[in-house]
Amino acid sequence: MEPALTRKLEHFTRLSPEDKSELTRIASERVRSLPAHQDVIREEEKPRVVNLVLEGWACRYKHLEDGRRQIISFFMPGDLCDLNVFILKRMDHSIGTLTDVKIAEISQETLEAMGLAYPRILQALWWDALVSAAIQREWTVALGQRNATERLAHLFCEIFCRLRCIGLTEGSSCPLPLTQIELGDATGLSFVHINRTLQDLRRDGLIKLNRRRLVIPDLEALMRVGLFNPNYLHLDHEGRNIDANR
Amino acid sequence: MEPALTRKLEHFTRLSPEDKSELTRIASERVRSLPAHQDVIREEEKPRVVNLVLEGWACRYKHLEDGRRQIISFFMPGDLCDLNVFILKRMDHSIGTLTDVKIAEISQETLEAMGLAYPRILQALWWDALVSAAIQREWTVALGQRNATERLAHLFCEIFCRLRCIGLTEGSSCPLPLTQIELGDATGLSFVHINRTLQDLRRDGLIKLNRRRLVIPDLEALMRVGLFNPNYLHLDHEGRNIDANR
DNA sequence: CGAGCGATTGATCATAATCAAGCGATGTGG
DNA sequence: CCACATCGCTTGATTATGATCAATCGCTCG
Repeated sequence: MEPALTRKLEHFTRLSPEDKSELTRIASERVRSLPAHQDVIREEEKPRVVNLVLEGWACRYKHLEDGRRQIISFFMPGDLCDLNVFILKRMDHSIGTLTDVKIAEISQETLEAMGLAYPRILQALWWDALVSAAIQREWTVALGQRNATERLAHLFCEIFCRLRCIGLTEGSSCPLPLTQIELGDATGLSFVHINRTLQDLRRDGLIKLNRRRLVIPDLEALMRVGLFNPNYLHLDHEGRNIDANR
Repeated sequence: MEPALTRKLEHFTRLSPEDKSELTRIASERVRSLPAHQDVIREEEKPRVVNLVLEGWACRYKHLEDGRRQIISFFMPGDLCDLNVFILKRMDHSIGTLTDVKIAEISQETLEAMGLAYPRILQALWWDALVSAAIQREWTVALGQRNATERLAHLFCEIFCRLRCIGLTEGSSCPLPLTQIELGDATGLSFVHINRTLQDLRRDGLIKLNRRRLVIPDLEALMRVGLFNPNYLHLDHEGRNIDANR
């Protein structure tokens, strides 16, 4: 099967067979397997490669001096950390795995060569980077304005949509390999309150959640509860007109 | 005087005289003047140019359906909205002015030509884009983990540091052209609570604030209160070693 | 002068945090 | 194989932070 990154980028543009085999090549070189709950790179370290998640979930996070922790974003298969990180002298946050993970390390040289030889891929990666920035903005909105129920509902909608676009949903269900503590760290809520809010969502029939699997019986309804507007994911095939012309 | 963008980018790399005159040229073509409280571009519209703020303050913001509003980031002189916005079919948020503002519109063609002819500028702009992303992440942390006092203290430290690096502070003071409502929209707090938290900060001698001017008598102290670690601004002259070699 | 805006204050309410305890499943070492 | 520890989840009681509602005040501007 094609790597998740290919599936994701095809939501933006049609890729040629050559584009696809280049992406497959990049996703199969320098692959690392990491266990759950391990850091990929830590705050203060010098970034040396771009990491591409092939399987499993990871996250960006940051600790405050007094131990409070915020998860800043989730990385799922097909996600790539900042294209140009090399430019920075050191990381201002950490990246850690949430599940067992396979990642491909991409060097600056590989990326540059690919950008020159496959401009359509480069263009698609910029689209992906802009979408990642939009997701980060949406998290700002969620943490600033939404209450607990809305935040969880919104997060579940986002996760479901992102997984669906890389083909990892099955019907109305998707994996959700997060503990309630991790959900709390991502939404800025205590795990106790997460627990109670999840019960509310379950009681209202908006979600089912057990054994690391999330079922959303009525996505439209959950979207309404979370005031979720998917436009920020820019998945409306906007670039499908940019044809791969062969 | 050099445009703010030039001053900012020189925190990353040394620019040659040619680089600087190119930046000055770009900042003086297609300049628009806008009054306070007007939209530069609205959600759903198609982005056509990159906006560079020359003078005044603007912000990104987003409204929820029910009227709640979150300010997502501030634009000050020298700030540039996403380099590659052209790629997106429509905006997922709005940009509006906070004060009277002068902005330069930069076309995709101008940017591309500049990137080819002045690679050092392009590199510096990518650094700037990475810093903007880091600021956005830090806002996520602030809204998720910090209490009201910490959020305001942190925001003031960030604003002060950003203004200082473009030469817009005077000693321990800087402009702060924001109403308490706007501070609330940025920090996810009600304006009533902003008012009370400001009084706390004033009472503790951490800030003075009136007539749109902020004084920070002891920046170190305010940083401690806001758990502010400036590393995310990547201002430690990291690229000064990248010489302009003439 | 009156309108409107921004700042301020007081009173009350709501959301979510914190503290504490217990439960069930899993895994491990004696 | 059992005892025990750990982890994730759950529940109850209490507390705290910040929201909301309402009113007032000073200032600027038309």
